Amino acid sequence: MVRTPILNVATVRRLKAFSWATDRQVERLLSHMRLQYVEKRTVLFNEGIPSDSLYLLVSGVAKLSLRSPDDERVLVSLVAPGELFGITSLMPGMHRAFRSEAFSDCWVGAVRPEVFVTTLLDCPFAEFSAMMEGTVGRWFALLYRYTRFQSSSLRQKLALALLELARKFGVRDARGTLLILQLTHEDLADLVGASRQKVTEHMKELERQQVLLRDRRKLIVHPDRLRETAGLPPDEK
Amino acid sequence: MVRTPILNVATVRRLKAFSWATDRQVERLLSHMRLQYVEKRTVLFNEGIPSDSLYLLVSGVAKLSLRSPDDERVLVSLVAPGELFGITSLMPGMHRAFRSEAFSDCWVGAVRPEVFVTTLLDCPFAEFSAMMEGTVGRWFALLYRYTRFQSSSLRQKLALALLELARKFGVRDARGTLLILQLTHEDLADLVGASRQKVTEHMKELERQQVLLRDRRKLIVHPDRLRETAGLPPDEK
DNA sequence: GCTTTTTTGTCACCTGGGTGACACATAGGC
DNA sequence: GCCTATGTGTCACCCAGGTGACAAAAAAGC
Repeated sequence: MVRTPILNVATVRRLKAFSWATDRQVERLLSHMRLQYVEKRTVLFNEGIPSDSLYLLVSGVAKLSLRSPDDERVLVSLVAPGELFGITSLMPGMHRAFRSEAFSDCWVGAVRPEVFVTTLLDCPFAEFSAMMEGTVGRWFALLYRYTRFQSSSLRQKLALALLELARKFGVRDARGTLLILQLTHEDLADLVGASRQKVTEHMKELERQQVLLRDRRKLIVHPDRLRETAGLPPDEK
Repeated sequence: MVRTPILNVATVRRLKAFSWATDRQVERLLSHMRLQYVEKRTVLFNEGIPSDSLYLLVSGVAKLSLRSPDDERVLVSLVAPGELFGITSLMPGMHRAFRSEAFSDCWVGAVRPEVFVTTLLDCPFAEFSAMMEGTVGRWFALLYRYTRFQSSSLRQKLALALLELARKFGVRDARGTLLILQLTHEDLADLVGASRQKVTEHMKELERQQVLLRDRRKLIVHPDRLRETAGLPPDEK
């Protein structure tokens, strides 16, 4: 039998994530925290599901991972005791970006993100979370792209990068989504970390496959087909 | 001569980043915003310098980039009009992670992060920013690693990954930093996106070069030498 | 318009790292 | 302690993508 760890105010306040909080705040937070034991290899949450809890790793090691297009697992990060994880729950309507599972036997504390924010910061959750989206949302999107890059071919990386550009700089057009941006193959190469020559080759090929087309130096892309070549699931919107 | 754009409350509230704010808040924020014109190719801030302003891209396109070990530029992201950037300023004592320069001629608005937070969220900046560090700090560290990965050899990626592990799971030891974690080469391979075999080869090589050593299945690393093989500047602490 | 510079397209060739295969070492399970 | 499963070390071989080089096409100066 495993003994439940003691989670008292003094212990928690020693953690970097809470060092600035008052005793009262930590106390209140702990009273709302559900402590659970998670056995090695058990999945705590899967990527894609709604994100409604914030977790504190009390002991053990947790693992964040991702399923790549060719069905391999990318290990994104290992979580150390004292760290908060499941952070997508702080942004409105976000789904889990990674799968989380116990890398070793763990004790994990779960709180509702609203409780976490209102207890520690004393400001409405909705506003805090909208603010997060407007600021660190960018980091998150980048992290998303870069973790996918990890196990992708150059063609897939290009598709991923073009999708991001389409989201930011695209305007709808009879023929697809027009990128209002003059990008050279060199720029794209820098963006995906490849050589200019290979980018040229792959762009030609993507044109041949009607995934995109060019009108002078403007690109018109077809997001659905890009998602397909990037190995992403079809857009569910 | 370039005409100064009109930045009124209605315009700003149309931006996603501010859609949830009240007129009063936006008005107050704008009164504290210094608007500036930035010519194409001009550097707004460089990586490594203290982070004391938050920026709003009003028009044009900005570019975030990074200098890799072998002195190449990695294009991390392009910023679209209406987006906030320079987000490290929201975390305490952070330095710029990326260089930002104008990709085309831009109009940029700058605010002090304290003003931004207190105006929109009405909570003390110090607490907000400590909270950011404890939560999204993880994302940021990951993004940092992944962007460096972009232009690194397998050896460098391994060094980078081991450094991160040392920071999280390392304890000082007479011979270096001991990782209190049983990691197989397979785990490391998943972490850096490589094959198990090559990881074995490089780990042997790193042992031979005295960058790390093994005691049974525990790793003892030498952070300074790891930084060196990763192509990072020496630790300035 | 004509000239200069920047971008694109396409080679041939090289190399880092993936793959499969297999021997050996180590560590749990019982 | 023995047996099985899991991890490590090392091959030989292959391929995606890097490099250098150069011609053709587009843009930008003027």
